[in-house]
Amino acid sequence: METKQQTSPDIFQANCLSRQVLQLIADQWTPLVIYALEDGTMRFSHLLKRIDGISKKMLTQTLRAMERNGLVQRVVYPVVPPVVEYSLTPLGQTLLEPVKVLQIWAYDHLQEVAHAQTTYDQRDQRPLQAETASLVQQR
Amino acid sequence: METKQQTSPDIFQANCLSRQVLQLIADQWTPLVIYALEDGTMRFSHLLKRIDGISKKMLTQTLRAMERNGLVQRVVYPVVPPVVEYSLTPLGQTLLEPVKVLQIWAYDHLQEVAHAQTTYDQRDQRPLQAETASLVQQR
DNA sequence: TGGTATAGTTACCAGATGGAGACTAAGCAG
DNA sequence: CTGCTTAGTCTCCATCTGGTAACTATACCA
Repeated sequence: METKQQTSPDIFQANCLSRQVLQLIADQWTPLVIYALEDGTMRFSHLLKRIDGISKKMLTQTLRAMERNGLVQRVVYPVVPPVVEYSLTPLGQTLLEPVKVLQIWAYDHLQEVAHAQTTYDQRDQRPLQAETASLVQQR
Repeated sequence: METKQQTSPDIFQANCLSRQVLQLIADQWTPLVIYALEDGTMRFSHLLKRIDGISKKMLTQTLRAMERNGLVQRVVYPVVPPVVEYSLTPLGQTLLEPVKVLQIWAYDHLQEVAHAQTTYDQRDQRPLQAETASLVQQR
């Protein structure tokens, strides 16, 4: 992989690495997995039970991606039936705080979001136009 | 944000509201739109140009969802051709910091992630098993 | 007469996503 | 001999996603 050093990392550019890295963690399950691994190692089946609603397939997929990105460590014990333990790498642990900030935000603003949604849904089609229609034709 | 009360709302439950709120902002474009609106209002076309790679359809969709969730305000000026201005609501502005934290993380750990990826891809199929195979049959 | 501008909406369609369920290994309990 | 265990993988298939292109309104400009 050509490590092109981006002196000015413009996150608004599609090919910007920092944007690509951001997308790695901005998905459905990754934040939850990080949070679940906060307290140490966990086996696959434990994660599956802990994270309600995730399927076996998605958990595997998410963990593989996180492992590839250096966020989690995967340790396989060659026994039968298999034992596999997952834990956050030091890099993954640095994500713990940012993810927690997001979760705390979500919790703190539950009602505001819910209220905004019902308001929006009731308003439905009402225009809400600006009274300052002083703006005219462009150019 | 020293008050972390993750006790009552269990984010690991699928029906938990805080989880649903979290999913609202954990998508491809929402963080970028928030960041783009940091400095004030922006017109639709300006956002479209600023956020490289987003399509008209996705931008509309993202903005509508954000408006419904109370994150952005949409002001329509009834002129022809249309003028529509978007800006962050006070609620949306409280998301600015969490989103920035994520972006800074992404920038700060670019190389580590990239390095982890190449290492993983080269290792490919090598097992990397635990030497402590002392674990035996369960139950 | 026709082209241009903005902020969408709609229809169409290929490709991605993701769930369900079957299948596997190796050893042990019954 | 059967069934149970775990951590997946694999196939099948329905749904979702998202891009592209065409279309709209109204006023202005050449």
